Amino acid sequence: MPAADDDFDDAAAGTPGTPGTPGTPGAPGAGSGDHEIPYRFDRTATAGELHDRYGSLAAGEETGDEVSVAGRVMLVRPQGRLAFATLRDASGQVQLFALAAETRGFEAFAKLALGDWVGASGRVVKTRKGELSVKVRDWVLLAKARRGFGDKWKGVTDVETRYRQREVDLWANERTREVLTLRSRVLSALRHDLEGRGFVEVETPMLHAIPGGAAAKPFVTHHNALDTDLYLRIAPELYLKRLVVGGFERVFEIGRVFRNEGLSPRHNPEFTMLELYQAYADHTDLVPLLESLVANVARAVRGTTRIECEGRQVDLTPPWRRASLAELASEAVGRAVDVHTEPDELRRLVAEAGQDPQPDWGPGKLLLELFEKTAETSLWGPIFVAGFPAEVSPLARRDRHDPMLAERFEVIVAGRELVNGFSELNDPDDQRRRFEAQAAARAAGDEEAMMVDEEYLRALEHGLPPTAGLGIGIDRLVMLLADVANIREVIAFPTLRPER
RNA sequence: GGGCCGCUAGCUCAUCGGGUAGAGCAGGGGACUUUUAAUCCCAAGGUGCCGGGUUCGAGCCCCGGGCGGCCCA
Repeated sequence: MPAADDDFDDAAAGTPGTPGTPGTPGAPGAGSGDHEIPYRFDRTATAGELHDRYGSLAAGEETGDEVSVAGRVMLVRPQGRLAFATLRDASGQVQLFALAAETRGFEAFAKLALGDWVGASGRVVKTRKGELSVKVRDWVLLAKARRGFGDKWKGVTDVETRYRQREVDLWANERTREVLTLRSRVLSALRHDLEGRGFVEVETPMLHAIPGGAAAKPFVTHHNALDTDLYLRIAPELYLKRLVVGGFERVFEIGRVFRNEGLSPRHNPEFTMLELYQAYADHTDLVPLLESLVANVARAVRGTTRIECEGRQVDLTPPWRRASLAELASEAVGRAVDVHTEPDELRRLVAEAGQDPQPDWGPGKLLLELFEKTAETSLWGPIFVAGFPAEVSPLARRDRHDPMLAERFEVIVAGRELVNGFSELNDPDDQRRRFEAQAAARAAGDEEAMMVDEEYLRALEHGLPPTAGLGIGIDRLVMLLADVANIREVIAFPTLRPER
């Protein structure tokens, strides 16, 4: 959308056309060749409104009610001295019914092409066959479709075309619009719910001097005036906790994060995260909060907490199952293991599970790998998996009973990791040690390990109260609620290799 | 990064033991006064993803590359 003052500049320069008079020719000599296309159109009804208001008309019944509708021509059925067209707008479809004797510019109307945009006005009628229609008296072309869109019956099914030319996919496949609309409703429901709980929505930087808050490879960019490399954020976490240090007791952010990793049906390099932080709370407070948040969203967009995903039931009705990572791993390997198991033994089990254990992996990393390679793949959820090792949770507070563990959980729903939550590490000294361990791993070749963030450490030294925080993958949540298997289906313009 | 699969008209798809391609829809022209993917007639539409190779001849076989999908890492 252009800035508002650009609009005024255009108007001052003498924009042709008069608002409110469809079909008014533009100023001659403009040279644009589009002088017959009006600059605006006064619509008085949408297709959906017409069906609501006039759906009960009897076949053949004609009203005297005059309406103006606008939309895209999806089908045309010329019939000699009369013609029918199916018009689609954002609310649905309605038929246009034109007669040579009554419709101005009938010849041209009968030659409308699929995809053309038109505005039409006339009386609301129902045809003999019972189809609700606008009996067209006047109409105007609002845009010509110069490129054909897909097969009128099969639409466009080529996935590459669907993702690269989403505008084509949207008119050809109604489902695409439904999914993207559902995404909007999910975001709206989440905001509504969180605001009702006293959370304040904030925005934090996307350009980071040090990428933090997650284990991921960042995208690098460069700021010319500062002559400094900056990273697209991999998580908003550290900034959000700094806001808590500053006194925001309940904050959340919904925004894009960027991770420089491969593409898959579950990964897009840019995706949307919801992160929230609540002061004076620990990870146990997040459990009912999350259950209720997700259940409420499901009710808002699906009307129920029992949904189907990939042909299987997913019951989001709280409470959800809770289990510890160690017990799930133990169950999977058939013997008791936890972070205190002999590292050599863990190493052997990891290798047995088909993963090559690296020499610098401690017991925590080994246990996590063991879990991921054995138990995790068979979990369907929803389930809280708690008891993550502190070694692999550098921003989470240590478990109050076992310093080898962190007070952290992940939630798996429909077989996918959906949520990560924990009691926040607020001891600046411990945080520094954790950062240093990360930096060491980084130096040893782990590109996803964190860097020491002095700014963040300084913030912690100002005092972060006990705080709990969680992050929800919004794209995956939408996938769950829309029941689609590919993350690209819930992103309007997914990342693809550029055409060449 | 590896494996498998796909790429033919604007769209959806065919064709064949290697003999330079066909349909429906869309688009163009025409007929038609209540259609519902309207119907009927006519004409047009292709560097078969790109580049090499084998062959008398390649959309098809071989090699390399591109883009996409799925699986694995």
